[in-house]
Amino acid sequence: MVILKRREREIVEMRQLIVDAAIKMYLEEGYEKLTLRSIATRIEYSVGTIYLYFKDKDELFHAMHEWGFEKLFQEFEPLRHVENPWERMKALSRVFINFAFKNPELYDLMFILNEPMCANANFDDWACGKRAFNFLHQTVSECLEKDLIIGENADIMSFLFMSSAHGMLAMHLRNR
Amino acid sequence: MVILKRREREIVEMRQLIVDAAIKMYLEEGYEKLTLRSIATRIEYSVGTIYLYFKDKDELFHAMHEWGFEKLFQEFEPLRHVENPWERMKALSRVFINFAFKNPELYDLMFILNEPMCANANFDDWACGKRAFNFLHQTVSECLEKDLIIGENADIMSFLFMSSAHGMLAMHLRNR
DNA sequence: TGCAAATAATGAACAACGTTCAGTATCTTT
DNA sequence: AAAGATACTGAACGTTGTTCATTATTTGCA
Repeated sequence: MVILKRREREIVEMRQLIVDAAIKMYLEEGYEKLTLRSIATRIEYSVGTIYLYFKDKDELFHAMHEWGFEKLFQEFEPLRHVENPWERMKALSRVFINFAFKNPELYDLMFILNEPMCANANFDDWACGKRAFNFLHQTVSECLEKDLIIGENADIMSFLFMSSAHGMLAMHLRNR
Repeated sequence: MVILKRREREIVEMRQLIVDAAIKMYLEEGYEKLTLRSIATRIEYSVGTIYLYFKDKDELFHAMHEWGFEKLFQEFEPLRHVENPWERMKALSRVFINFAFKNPELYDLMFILNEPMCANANFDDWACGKRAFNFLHQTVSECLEKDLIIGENADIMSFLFMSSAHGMLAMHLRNR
């Protein structure tokens, strides 16, 4: 039992080691330089080892995605304490936009890049971003309840907000 | 002189042949199946021949991009005759959204996919879309002039419109 | 028309990629 | 300490984009 727990922990740590290295290399040298071989070299393991912890490159990519959303969600955390939903909404926008500007490559990874992962449009792929989106959704809900914004319903309005924000950010990050 | 002209025409035709085949294959079988070899086989030439007409895969990708914008622009053409800028604006939106819904893969190619092309954020890459964007820009301008919409200036409003539209479409096409 | 010179097309070869797997090293259990 | 289980290795495979010596074709001139 204890042994099993230890091993489980080791697996988590090893996955994290790989993801951290991958993210770091992605941020440093860009997407095209990010090969399984280069990652393996970086962490001083062989190529095959990565396959012991990730089914394929897709899964690793997915884990990097999750890591990004984790980081974004962390930045949302302090906003929980903003009482006024409209103020929280504004703060949320600021945080989100700041996040994109401060970590453009990461934002790209999370919301734009789709090779090879999102190619097979996978609903689960968004599970990782759901927590962050839920936060937005709830804030929008509260705003609607208190008539601070006008709109059909929270689903649509959250979607609209997210779309516009992403649209502008995507355009900006691509210099368009 | 005449000979030269003929050759130039042949080059254009050959490029078009390659681009057409590439687009067709992309729409039929998706991005990942689109290899230079498969294209070469399709048009019954050898791999090397493609390199006589395109510097590399990037350049071919770029040409496919241009083709897509050409097609979008063609759909805008009839709207030129709509006098009322606000009506034209609405029509333009409809056409644009319809275009995205009718040709989701093509839209993806034009506005979302960035491998390997847009990776190196290239201003020229947008030259091809400029005509289409200019049409939007002018319509927005006219709307502003006649106070049909409220906003700072045409640049910003066009950008805003484009961003929101793209944002929603991108989110929708990715099932988010 | 016939024949060099120029040009177009070929496809084997290369390096790099993701992926696999038989073999080796390491750790666990008895 | 031995045997069985587990973790790791790295050569090898199939594909990819790309190159280039070689071959086929076309062109311009005698």
